[in-house]
Amino acid sequence: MDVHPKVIPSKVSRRRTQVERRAQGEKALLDAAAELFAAQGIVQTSLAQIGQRAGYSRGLVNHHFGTKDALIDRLARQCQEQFWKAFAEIDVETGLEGILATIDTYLAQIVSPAPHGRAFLVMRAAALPEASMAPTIAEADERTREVFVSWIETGHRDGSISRRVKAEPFAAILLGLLHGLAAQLFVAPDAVDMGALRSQCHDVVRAALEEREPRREERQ
Amino acid sequence: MDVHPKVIPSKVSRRRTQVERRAQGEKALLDAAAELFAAQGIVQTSLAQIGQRAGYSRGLVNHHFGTKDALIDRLARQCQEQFWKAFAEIDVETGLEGILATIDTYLAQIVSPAPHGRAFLVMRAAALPEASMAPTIAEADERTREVFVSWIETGHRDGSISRRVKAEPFAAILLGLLHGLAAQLFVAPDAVDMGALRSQCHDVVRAALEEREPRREERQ
DNA sequence: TGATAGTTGCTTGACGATTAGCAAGTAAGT
DNA sequence: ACTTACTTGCTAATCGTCAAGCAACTATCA
Repeated sequence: MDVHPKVIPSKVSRRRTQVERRAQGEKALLDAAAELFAAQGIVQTSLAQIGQRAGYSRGLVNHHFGTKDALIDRLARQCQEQFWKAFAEIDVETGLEGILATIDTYLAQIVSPAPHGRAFLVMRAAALPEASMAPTIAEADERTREVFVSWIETGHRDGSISRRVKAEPFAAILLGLLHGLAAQLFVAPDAVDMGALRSQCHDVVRAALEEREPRREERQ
Repeated sequence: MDVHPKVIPSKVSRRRTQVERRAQGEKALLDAAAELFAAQGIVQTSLAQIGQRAGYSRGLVNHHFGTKDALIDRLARQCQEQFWKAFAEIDVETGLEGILATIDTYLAQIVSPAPHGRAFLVMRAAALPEASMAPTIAEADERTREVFVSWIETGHRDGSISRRVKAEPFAAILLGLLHGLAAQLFVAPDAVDMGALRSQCHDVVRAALEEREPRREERQ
């Protein structure tokens, strides 16, 4: 694993204030951690690697964040913010369009060259059996489900989403679908065609959400 | 974490053959590993803990499997077999019913008291950034998607599934949905109601798969 | 403006704890 | 007796954490 500093931050350029120094160091550490976590996992990444990659020493993580767990928690929240920021910029007419746009936004974050999306996936996966991370991740899930719930209720009001659709369980299904898809893409990026996936995804969600005509024959 | 042996295998009972001894030891180790992985994760579980939990010594894992990675790979395949065995027992009429039954079977494995389902989830999650496990997991995903593909094609033939549904991308979506749902249940078992989830899951899949009447009005 | 003392960011050395793997030994089955 | 299952002592390596020290920045005063 390449652990060397990608770009040496402009530390040599000019006289910086203390707040600038601190902010630059902290950002460099978080970026380095995101890249390394995304590439090789959390436990496989040592604090020394993070410091080196960021262009600093091994001790800086402890100086800034205290412990490794604190860094992880901080980074998880920051990565999650990226998602919400992107979600918040969605501007569409109907609830159904909101859901579809959110799906696209999520997938775009995952395949983005910026490591934050994938780093969040890795941290989310690592949280499964780890008590220390579970609360943060559970809270993130909760908030993301609420985004979906809100779109569904909007759709109920504007008529783009059938009232038969129950908001909470459907939000859980949708979030699960996205996380699960992302996980498959992660371990085997070429196993499924991204374009077909996105289009089929839209079809499925549309079919599930839109008002349906009563079917001619009812199966058993 | 409680690491003590759950049930001492009947080693004292009777004179066993060598093959019985080997099989018992191996099974005890794999069971212990599954329980510990499911409860506290892979890297957090040491070989010594596995041996102790199985009622043996620290060194037995190395003796039987050589390395920790070999044990993990072996266990991942075994857990995956549990899923496929359960899938293979599904006996229904139509392709659509096959899909729905597969969903129920999957969810049942996850909430089962036996640790293999959750252990597989944990191993799958750990494989995200880990090159050594990714191929095994990617292969497992591939085979599971094929189960879905096969049901979808059955449904195409018997008319229970619309021909508009493309098998491969839909299989990926379905697998993602299940894995993602399971992951949510893992970190926050009480966040969503299991019954409502299952029922909504069926609704979504039904809506996506069944032939639809042409809608009265087409939205933009 | 320029020197100096104080504050804060950052580095380095060291410690304690943990762990996977192996080699040599013991016990159980044939 | 002899093979095979299993145990135990050992080693080398890794890593998180912290205390002490060094370097960069800031404020004060001449």
